[in-house]
Amino acid sequence: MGPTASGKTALACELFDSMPCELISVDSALVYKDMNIGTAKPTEQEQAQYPHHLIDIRDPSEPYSAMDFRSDALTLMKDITERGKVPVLVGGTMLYFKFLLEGAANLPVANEKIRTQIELDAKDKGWPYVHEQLGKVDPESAARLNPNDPQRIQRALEVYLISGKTLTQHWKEQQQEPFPYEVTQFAICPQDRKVLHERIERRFHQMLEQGFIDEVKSLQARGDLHEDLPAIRAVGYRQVWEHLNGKLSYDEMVFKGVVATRQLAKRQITWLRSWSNLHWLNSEAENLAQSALKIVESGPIVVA
RNA sequence: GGUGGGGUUCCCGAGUGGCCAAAGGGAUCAGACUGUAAAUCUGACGCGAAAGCUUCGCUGGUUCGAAUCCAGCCCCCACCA
Repeated sequence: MGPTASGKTALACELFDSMPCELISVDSALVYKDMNIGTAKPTEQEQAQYPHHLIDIRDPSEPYSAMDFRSDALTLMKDITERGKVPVLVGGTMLYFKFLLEGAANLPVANEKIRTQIELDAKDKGWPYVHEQLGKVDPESAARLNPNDPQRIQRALEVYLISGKTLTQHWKEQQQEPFPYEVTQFAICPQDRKVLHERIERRFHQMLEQGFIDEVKSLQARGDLHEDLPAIRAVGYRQVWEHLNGKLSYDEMVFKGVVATRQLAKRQITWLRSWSNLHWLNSEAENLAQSALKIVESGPIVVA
C-alpha cells in the first residue's frame, strides 16, 4: 500500500522476482481498459513479465465497486493459494483494502435509477433538503452525515429506498467475518513529503509527454462516456477532459492535475497513518524487496 | 521625459477612516471515510497556550484612531513622447 507515485509497482515487481507469488492490483482506476497513461498502469511489456490481476477488467463506462473488488480479490486469493503461491496485493485504493480485510454490511447494490431520482431532487431542492428527508427515515445516518455531502447522503437514502431498511439497521446486522489469511502489510512512501510532491509533478509531465491528452481524446471520441462516470472522474482524466472541453486552459489543466494528484496522495497517507500492523518502507531506500522479505520471514502478522 | 492605472497576509483578489489579522477563491496542512473512494466531505491556515504582539511597497505626516487621508520616495503595467 502507499500513496500514488511512491513506487508500489516497482516494489511489487521485485517481489515477484524473488518469491513464488501472483500480483493482484488494488486500484480503482487500473481496472479500466483504455486508461493506461493517466493511471500509470504497468505497460504491456511490464505486464507480460509481471502479470497483474484485476487490471483492465472493466470498460470505462462500467462502474466497479469496493464490494466487487472484495469478491474478486477473495476468489483470486483462493485460486493463487491453491496453486501454492502467495497472493501479493499492491495498490493505493485504501477502501478496497479495508473492505477486503474487514468486510462490509450486506447492502443493496447501487441503482442508477434511484440515484438519478435523488439527484434530480437535490438539483431541485438542494442537498440539505435531501439530507432532511434522510433524517426522517434514518436519523442516525443523517446526524452522522454533513448536509453538504452529496455522495453519502445519496447512498444512505438509496439503501433505504431499495431495501426498505436503513443503513444504520444494516450496520447493526453486519456480521464480523474473520479474514481467512495471514497477512503482512507494508506501506511504501518517501519520508519527506516534498519528495513525493516532486515525483508526482515529474510523473504528470511524463504522462503528458507520453500522449495522455490523446488517450483522453479517444475516450471522448467514443461519445458514450461522460464526466460523471467514476472512470472519467479519476485524477488527471477529469482535468484533461475539461481541458478538451475548453473549460480549462492547458496550463490550468496541468496545475489542477498535479494538485489533484497531490491531494489524492495526502488522503491515501491519512488512511495509512492510522492503519494497524503496518510496516513502513521508505521509497528512497535501497533493496526494498529484500527488506520486505526479511520482515515476511520474521513472521506474518495475524489480522484479528 | 509626460499622462493614467497599480503595489494587500504563500498565490489570485476584495477592502477607501473605527465593526480589519483584513471578504472570497486557490495552494498547503490536518482529519473523516461501510457497494461512486483517483470519489465525497470537514477543520486549520500572520505569530502566540493566552493576555497580547507584528502586518496591507518604503519613509514621514494628519487623526483619539489609517490597509484606507496627505507628502516624498521606490517598483510594476498601459498609453503618449
